[in-house]
Amino acid sequence: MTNDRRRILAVDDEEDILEILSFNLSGEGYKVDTCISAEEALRKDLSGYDLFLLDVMMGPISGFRLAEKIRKELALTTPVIFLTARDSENDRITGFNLGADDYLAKPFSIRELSARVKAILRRSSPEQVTMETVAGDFTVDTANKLIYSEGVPLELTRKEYEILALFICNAGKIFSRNDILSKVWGDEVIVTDRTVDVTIARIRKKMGEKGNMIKNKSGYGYYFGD
Amino acid sequence: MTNDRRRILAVDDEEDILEILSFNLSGEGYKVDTCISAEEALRKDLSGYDLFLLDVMMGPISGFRLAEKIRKELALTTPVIFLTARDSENDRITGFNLGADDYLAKPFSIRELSARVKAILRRSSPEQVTMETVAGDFTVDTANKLIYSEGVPLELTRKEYEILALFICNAGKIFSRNDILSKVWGDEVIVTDRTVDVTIARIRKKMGEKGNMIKNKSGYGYYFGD
DNA sequence: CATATTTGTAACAATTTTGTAACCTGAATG
DNA sequence: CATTCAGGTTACAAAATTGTTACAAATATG
Repeated sequence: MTNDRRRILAVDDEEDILEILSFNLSGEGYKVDTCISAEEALRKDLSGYDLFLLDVMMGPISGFRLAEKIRKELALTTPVIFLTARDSENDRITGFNLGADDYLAKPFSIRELSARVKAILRRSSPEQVTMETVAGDFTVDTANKLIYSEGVPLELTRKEYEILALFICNAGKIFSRNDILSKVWGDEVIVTDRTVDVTIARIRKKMGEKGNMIKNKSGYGYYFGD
Repeated sequence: MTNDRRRILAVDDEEDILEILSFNLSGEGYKVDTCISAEEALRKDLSGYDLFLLDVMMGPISGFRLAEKIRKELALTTPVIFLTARDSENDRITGFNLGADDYLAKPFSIRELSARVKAILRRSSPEQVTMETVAGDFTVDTANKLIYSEGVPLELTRKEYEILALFICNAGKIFSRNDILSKVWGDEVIVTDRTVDVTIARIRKKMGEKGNMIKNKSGYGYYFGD
């Protein structure tokens, strides 16, 4: 997957929270660094992170102010999720002006946390300008979200593109319906697994005669191959 | 369905709640067991479940304490969803440390329930592992559910694959029909033991000349070897 | 806000897999 | 020998899985 070990920086003045964040997100495969204060965070090189988790209420420099510095002084567009106990309109407004990508009100559940993190990171995928070419004259252009079949671009919708890209980039590997749902739809969204079948039918149709390159292994799932 | 019949254990001291949970989740295709107390739950073999739904407020042993035992004493990483009427900071914190995967505040809607259950089970499923190579030019690829004979993949169905994988990974070991039924079909499914013979005949045929590598020791069972 | 696209679901059809019964073989039993 | 028993095979039916279509719901677009 696109997951090249995404890096997350969590800043909170409560040791407990930092540990919870670190433990759980590490378990999900992220590389997590923590800071006990905004000051400590500002002494680090913040350019290498893919996401910031900032507590709003912290010592002398609040999460809002820290985000402001990150955005304006450091000119980073890295996504930010604020952790906050408060839930007032004002907080929200301030947060949005600083470009908050999401809020997580404490207390939050682990599931809630990782779902949002995953969603945000997926949305803001780094999009390397890579071009991966694979079996059977299929080319995936991840930068432009295009898949070429023998040089001709397929007219795929978003979900269709993501599934086919997943398949082509992992040719031969079997994906169960759940794998696909989790990677393409994400864990927050709840849809029937038959949705996968229908979407794949649509992709196959758009692929024309090449459609049979998406194989199904009964009882296990789908995969791409000759 | 791809659902390998996920098993859920619901523990709550209210009979009504248990019935609601059981009825609705069964209807969604899950196998649901229920316990009216933590003590009762602890008397069961808890290792076979895919998810625990635990009421927080119960008799002498609370849901939190039960989860703690499950995690620490039984060393299970099975996901847990707490059912709770309370929603205070303390509850949440306690839950975190025990690795709660989610909370569901009573009263909850059926839709909410099944959405969360589904999401949790989906995310906790992936277990793509290794490649095991074994005797007589046979290779088992457990990730893609493929078995290669001299480098050429066999076209096996689910049951066929599981039986042959079992044999190859335990070459030389004799499996009675009951062993095979238990491991491949599971203990709840009831099928004739002649079904095993038929399935093995099918595997042998697909293996071609190598088919005779599945041996039978009359009166005892089948095994794999030269 | 009206219109076009995309996405999700349900229903039904087609296909594949699985289970059973019946029949066949050969060795062991008596 | 005839008989029994275990296992091999085959053909067919039942069940499960997948493919497809049509339509409703949700989103995006102008």
